[in-house]
Order: sequence, then C-alpha cells, then structure tokens
Amino acid sequence: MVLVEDEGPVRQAIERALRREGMVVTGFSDYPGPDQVLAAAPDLAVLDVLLPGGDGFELARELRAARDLPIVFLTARDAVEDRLGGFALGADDYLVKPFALEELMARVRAVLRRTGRLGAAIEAGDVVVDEQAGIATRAGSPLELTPTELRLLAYLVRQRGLVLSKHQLLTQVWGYDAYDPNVVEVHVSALRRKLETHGPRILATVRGLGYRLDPR
Amino acid sequence: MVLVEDEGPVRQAIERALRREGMVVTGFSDYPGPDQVLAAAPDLAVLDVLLPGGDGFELARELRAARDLPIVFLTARDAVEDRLGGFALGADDYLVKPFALEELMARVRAVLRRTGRLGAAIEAGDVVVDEQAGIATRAGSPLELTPTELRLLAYLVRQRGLVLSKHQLLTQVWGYDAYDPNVVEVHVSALRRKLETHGPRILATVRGLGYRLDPR
DNA sequence: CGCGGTCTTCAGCTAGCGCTCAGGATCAGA
DNA sequence: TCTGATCCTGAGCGCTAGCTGAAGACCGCG
Repeated sequence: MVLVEDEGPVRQAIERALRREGMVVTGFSDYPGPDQVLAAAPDLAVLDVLLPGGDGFELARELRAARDLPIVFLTARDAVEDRLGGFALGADDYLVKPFALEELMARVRAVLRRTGRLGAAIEAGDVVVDEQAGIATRAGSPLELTPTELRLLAYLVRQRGLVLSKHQLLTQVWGYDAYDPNVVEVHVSALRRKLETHGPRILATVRGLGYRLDPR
Repeated sequence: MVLVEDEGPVRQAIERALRREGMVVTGFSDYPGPDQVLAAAPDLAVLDVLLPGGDGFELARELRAARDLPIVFLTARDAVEDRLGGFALGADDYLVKPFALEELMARVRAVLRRTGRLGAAIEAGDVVVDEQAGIATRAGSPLELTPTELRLLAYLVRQRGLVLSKHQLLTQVWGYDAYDPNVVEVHVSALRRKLETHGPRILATVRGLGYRLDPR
C-alpha cells in the first residue's frame, strides 16, 4: 500500500485506517519518484491528484508503465471534470473530496478484492476460514458450513476478542437495517453446534452485549 | 465522547444511545471552546455543523490542531455541498440529517474501532477493564461481572480518584433521571464482593457524598 | 413443477439479571 | 451514649435476553 497525500492530518487519518485493516502502508507527503513508490512493492496506490511538485496523473502513468498496479485517485471537485480523461489512463477507482473515510476503505477493499490481491485464509486459534474458497476448518477437520454461517464465522474471526452486538452482526454480516436478534441467535446456535463437534466452546455469549470469539 | 448539538431533544436522544453503549458522554448545546471540549479528554467528537455562535468546521479545525481527535459531523443536506467542499477531508465520517440513531451508532462504533480507541483497555492499579471485549480483571484474575457491573466499574476506573455521587453514577452509568440511591448501593455492593475476592477494598464509600475508586 | 437445501419466523422454555424491600450495621453529631 | 441519617446486603420477584426445535418461506436447479 502506497499513499501519496500532501495534507498531513488527512494522510495520517487514512494511514491509520488502512493499517487498522492490516495493510502495510508507506506514506508520502510530496511528489515521489516512481522508483520510490515501487521500492515499497505495493499492492495498491492511493494518489492525491493535486500534489506539490507534481501531478498524480503523471505519477500514475509512470507507475503503470513500470508495472500493473491498481490505483485509486483522490481528487478535488473541480479537478474531476477537467482531468477525468485521465480516468481512462487506468484508475481503478477515484473519490471526490470530501469523502468519509469509510467510503475510501470500502473502495480500497473492493479494488483489492477485484484485483485478487486481498488475502486468503484468516485464523483464530484452531479455526481457519478461507472466505474466498468457501472453506472453514477447526483443528484440521472441515466444518460443513452454510454460506451465512461462513460469513458469520469469518467476521467473528476477524473481530476475535471483541464483543459484537447482534445489531452489529446483522449490519456487518447480513447487511440488514432491521433488528431481529433471533436471526443472529439461530445462526450462532447452528454455528456453535458445528464448531463444538471438534473442540470446546470458543464462541461466548456476553449477556446484554452480544457475542465474542475467544481465540486460544 | 463529546457531543455538540444545539437541538435539545436530539442531543438527549443521542446522549442516551451513546451511554447505553457504555460511553461517557459530555454534551454541549452551544458552541464550546476547544479547551472546554479537550477538558473532557474525549476519544471522539460528534459535531453539528450548524451551531449557534459558531461553526462546527471551525471547531474541528481547532481541535485537530490541538490533538489528533476523530470527528464525526452531523450536517443538514444543503450544508454538505456548500461548506464541505472547502473542508476537504478531515472528518472521519459524517451523517446527513435526518438520520436514524442506529446509523449514527454504527458510524461511531466504526470510527472508534478503526482508530483503535475502542478496545483499548483502561486500568486503575491492578484493575483492568476492556469494555470492548466485555472483560474485567483484577491482579490478572478475570472478574465475572454482569453488564451493569462492568459499565459501573469502567466508569469508576475512568474517573478514578474522584468522588462520584450516586446521582452522578445513575445518570452516567444507568442513564436514569430518577434518583434511587439504593440501586447504586446494591450494585456497588455486588461489585465490591467480586473485586475483593482478589485484593483489598479499593472502592471507598465517602459518606454523604458518594464513592471513590482509589487506585494503588 | 417438484425437490433439496437454506434462511427466517415462531413459540416455549430457562436462567440470569436488575430492581425492590426490609432489617441490620455503621456513622456523625449532640 | 443516644438518635437519626446513611449505608450495606441478603432475599425474593418479575422481566427479559438468549437458546432451541420445528414449521414455514424462499431460492436455485433439474
């Protein structure tokens, strides 16, 4: 991950957010040479278009010439119209300032997923989940999970150790707005049954708060 | 948590919702000085953009200059276009009014999680509380606390060394308006029983005034 | 159109939790 | 030492969160 953005606070906020997702971030505050960028061996570059000492589009062109690197642009409003010709130049996505950090995160994830550079298996204790492959195992034994159970388990594994409210699970795993706690309860129940055929309970209920996956 | 919102009912609703999530909320109904805000040592600020006597953006700029504080804006629809343009990014997230409370909660949680300020355990002496994980320990041993006891302990830890009146605890921990001192007494009693299985008394009664957690 | 698999809804049950109450202990002041 | 106020705490009760089996809704597929 390479990030080029001249405004300090903005850059820091984005860096923190990306690191939070487990990415390795190299930040530049001024126009770097293509060699500097490529030295970081990034999977993705996030470039501000307006840079002191250079132009994000020009940098992108040079990077693209060197190797196939997904690029997301950050642009000021008026820059869009003029230069969007540069979109043809191979931006995988772009955001118009101002944007919420959440928005950028979503785009970055999407681009990485699309370009197949987003990680494979994740694990917590003896539980391994490969969402891409649709496979989950515990202590080496495969778990026969339904799609929903797999997404649920994957989310729990990613957030292991944290209490996740049912509402949070509904929005994150199901994409629901409505709040029907029982849906979660039923799937947790089913997931536990399958998990616990291969070991002790690791998916704990925290009454009044939600659930927590305890890695061991 | 600092919340700046001039409409009383809206502010109260948000405050209650945030407190239910275990956050300590300081609310302002009119434009506060940056010093006032920072005095609350917040992990996050939720700012209305349109304020009597000032401008949420200006406040945000001052806060950001003083320290690295995540900020979520509440904006009226037309305000977005006009004003947010100049502001570029800087906001960790923003919501356009009207919005569902749940929506705000989700954003706040997301921002806190991302900025790593949630799940950071707080401690006083040998007592450690991780509200995000729903776990509290004393001298390394886990305390089996009910949700209410956990919230109570977390608040006490955050305000360690200060005398907290029962009324204050009721409003901050329970979100009550009514005043039934016995409710607090009963829960303090239960909390002490659990705390004191792993060490001496650290939760002192200050007769006529309230309680105080004495770290050591 | 029927079938298998999956997800959701429903309803009954259980147990933990928070609150109220009351009796006793403790404290401060006279 | 007496007295009233304050605080502590065990006991009990109602409520609700959570669990789960079963039935109904839904969906893709042949």
